[in-house]
This record gives sequence, C-alpha cells and structure tokens, in this order.
Amino acid sequence: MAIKSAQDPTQDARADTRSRILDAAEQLFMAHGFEATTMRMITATANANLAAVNYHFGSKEALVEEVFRRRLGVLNSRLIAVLDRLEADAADGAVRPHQIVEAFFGEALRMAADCEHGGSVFMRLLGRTLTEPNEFVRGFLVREYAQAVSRYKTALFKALPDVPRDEIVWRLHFMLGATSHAISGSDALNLLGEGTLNSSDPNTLYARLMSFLLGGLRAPLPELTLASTKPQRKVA
Amino acid sequence: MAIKSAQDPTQDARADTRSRILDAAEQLFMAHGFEATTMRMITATANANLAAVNYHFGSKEALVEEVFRRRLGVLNSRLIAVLDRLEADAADGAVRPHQIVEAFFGEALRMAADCEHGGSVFMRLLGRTLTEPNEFVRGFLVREYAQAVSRYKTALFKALPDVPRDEIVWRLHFMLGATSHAISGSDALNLLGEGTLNSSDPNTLYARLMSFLLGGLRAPLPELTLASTKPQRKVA
DNA sequence: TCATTATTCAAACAATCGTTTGAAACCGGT
DNA sequence: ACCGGTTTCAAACGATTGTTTGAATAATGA
Repeated sequence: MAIKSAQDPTQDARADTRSRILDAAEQLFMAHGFEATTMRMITATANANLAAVNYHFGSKEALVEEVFRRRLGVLNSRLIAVLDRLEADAADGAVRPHQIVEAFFGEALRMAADCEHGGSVFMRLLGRTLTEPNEFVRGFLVREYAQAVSRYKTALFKALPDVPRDEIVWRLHFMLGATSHAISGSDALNLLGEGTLNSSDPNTLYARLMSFLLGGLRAPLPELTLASTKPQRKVA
Repeated sequence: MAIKSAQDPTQDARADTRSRILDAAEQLFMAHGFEATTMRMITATANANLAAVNYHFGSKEALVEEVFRRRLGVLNSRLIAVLDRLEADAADGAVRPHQIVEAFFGEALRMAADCEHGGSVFMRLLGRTLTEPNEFVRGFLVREYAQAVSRYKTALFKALPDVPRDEIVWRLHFMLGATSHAISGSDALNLLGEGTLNSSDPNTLYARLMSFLLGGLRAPLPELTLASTKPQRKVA
C-alpha cells in the first residue's frame, strides 16, 4: 500500500499515514466537531489502523494540536510577513487602516479559498473553533495565534491614534466575528433562508466582506453616555 | 403519562425537577458544548437522579431541543412584535434601515444581557450554536428561527430598495457573525490579548456594536468586477 | 381510607469511547 | 542473508457513554 508520489524522495510510509491521518482528522473535525469525531472515524477515513493515531501522535489531543500547528504556522508567518512589508513600504511610517484590515482578513480569506491545499477546510475549522467551548483547543489557539494578532493590533493603534484603544479592540473583535462567520460559511447562511447565495467565488466574497469591515471600522464612534438612557426596554 | 398540572403557583416537584434540569443543561451546554456534556453532569448539577432526564424528556436530544424551544419561542415573538410595531408606526410605511437593525440585534443583545432570567447564558449558547457542526441542532435552529429572520430580511429589502438583495443578505450574514461573536464574548476576546476589556456593561456593548453594524451596513457597495484583479497574491 | 398514577431511585444494560498490547510485517544497511 | 528499528495490525483493555429496568416513594382522586 501507500504508493509514494510526491517530490520528496525520503517520503516513506511513516509520513504518508501521518499526513493521511492529519487530512482525515482535519476534514472530520470540520464536519462533526472534535468530541463527535472518533478515532475509528479518523483511521477509517485515512485507511489506517486504529492504533496508528496513538503511534504517530501519542493521543487524540496531540493530534488535534498537530492539525492546527500544521496550518497555523504558515498563516501566522504569512500574516507577519505581509505586515512587515506594509510597514517597510510606508514612507513616513504611516500605514493606512484599510491596508491593515485588508492584509489581515484578506490573508485569512485567501487561505480559506485555497481548496487545493486544504486551506478551505482548515479555515472553516478555525472559524468554528474560535467559539469552541473546549478549553484545551481554545487555549492552544490563543498561544499559537498570539504573535500575529498582537502585531496587527498595535499596528491599528498606530494607524488610528485618535481612536480609543478599547474601541479599536472591540471593532477588531467584531470584524473577527464577521469574518469567521463568513468563512464558516454556507451552513449559517441557511439560517437566512438563502441556499441560493453563491459563496463559491472568493473574489466577490473578499470584496463584499472588505467593504463591510471597513464600513464598520470607519463608523462614527458611539456616544458612550455613562449613566444615561439605557436601551433596556426601548430601542432608540 | 406526565399530564402537566399548569403554570400555577403550585410548583410541585415534577415541574421543579424538569426546570432544574433545563437550567442545568443550558448552563452546561454553554460551558462545555453538547457532546461533552454528559447526562450525569446534568443530573448531578440539577440535583436529580440520572434517569430523570429520560423520564421527563425521553432522550438527550429531546432535552437539547427543549432547552432551545423554551427560550427561542419568546425571542422569536419579541422580534416579530417589535417589527410589527415599527411597521405600524411608520407613517408612509417607510421603516428606516437603522431601526430594523437596532430592533433585531438590539433585542438579541437585550436578551443576552438578561442575567436574571438566564437569558445571558442562553444567548451565549445560541451564539455558539450558530456554528455548531451538529446537524440535528442546526436544523432545529433553522426551523425555530425562520419566521422572525424572514420578516426582518424582507423588511430590509423594502427599506433598501436600491441595494441588491444578495448584498443585503450578505451584510445581514456579516452582522449576524459580528453579533454572535460579540455575545459569545470574552472567551474569544482573550484571543486579542485583552482580558482587560470590560464587557460587563450591556449598554456600552450595545452602543459599540450598533455603531459598527450600521457602519458596515451603510458602507459603499463593493465593485464586483467580474473577471478583474483577483486579490489572490497581492492585497491592494 | 384505598387504588391509582406520577415521580424518584439504585443498579444494571449494551454500546462505544480512547488507549494499550504483543506479535507480525516491512524496511534499509552491512 | 541476517538484523535492529520502524510501522502496521487484530484484539483486547478499562472507563464512560446514553438508556432501561423494576422496585420504592410521593402525590392524587374518589
């Protein structure tokens, strides 16, 4: 079994089942969640023995970790590289806010559109995982994502010196939610009763999402009246 | 079996155990997800016997369904009532877009802020469930939510006659994502490295979110160039 | 009061979970 | 051809899952 076809001559059966398991796990985690995906489902999909996961990764949790590490590493470095270039190209060190937003969420969307290398499946998995109750998974995400997010956050601080930092973080939070929802995709769109909507074209999704995100980012600051009319029983 | 004795003050042990189980399940589902929450955790939290869930609800799935039905019913009718009043108050039948958005997401946020009646826990659960892989839960959500969402969607169509309907649905989708993320709350905020952010005040969250949502809704329409510069390898 | 139903309870059910085991199969190197 | 190390495999492990059972208890109506 396991006909090796790739360009790496040292690609033995070990790496083969390993990556087959990773691919199968990624796909199944996306389709059914972490807890609902069993080792037997994974190994069956990967055409591997049940014991293969524990042999190659040690445990199911370690497999989850590896699934994310494999993809998050490249996303992270891409994000940082793009921001580095933006800041280098900025003559007087002034990176425009829309550039930062387009870089961050554009890179995410680009990976989400990369069906060939499995980026599509992974980004949908990532989008869902952002609200995952599982502490282990979420804690790992924070650890793995921290650098890039922090860089972009401070970049936005510098690009918007007049906007309170709390406000920026909140809007970053909102933008993250919108993007995550957009990537997770068509499942939630059924909630809007529109199975007809064609989300297949990544370019139009990019244009639509960016327009929305930048509109939200540039929205007038809210009036934060400290102890005033609470919108409790009446909405403005 | 189990003929309900009504909603009167004679709160007997029957209804008591039932609602204790519902509350416990709601809270545990929010904290750990559906699959990770076991019957034994639920019944232990509710101070009930293990068999109580199957006795009162029939199965774990039926319990999940009932947890949502109990709250979604009132949210749905509130949403519809608010929109009814908006459309009645509109003299010439012209409801402003911001009124629709404020009504829909404001009602959601209001319920999310209602800690006393458990609305807070439930809305966080709902926000997370929007991206839940579990088909059974998601299908049930769509069925239970469909009416209100459809009403608001067509209301937005009428309020924004010049905007393509696809665009409106997409922006509704984005707004839903941002709101869901905002409600699910502080867990994802840790990703932004801001545990310091105080999300406790529902009024400021309302103001911030509405400002963002309306900014996104009013954003200039994207240029949907059919076969033009793809944002593939370079971001603007 | 008694008869009947509704609810609780401890115990067990089969099924499935992630993990472990020890032997078989495969591998490249000298 | 032999060997040490790596990988696969069938089988089983104990633990935990949702569910069921039958008896004990509480509540209800006549």
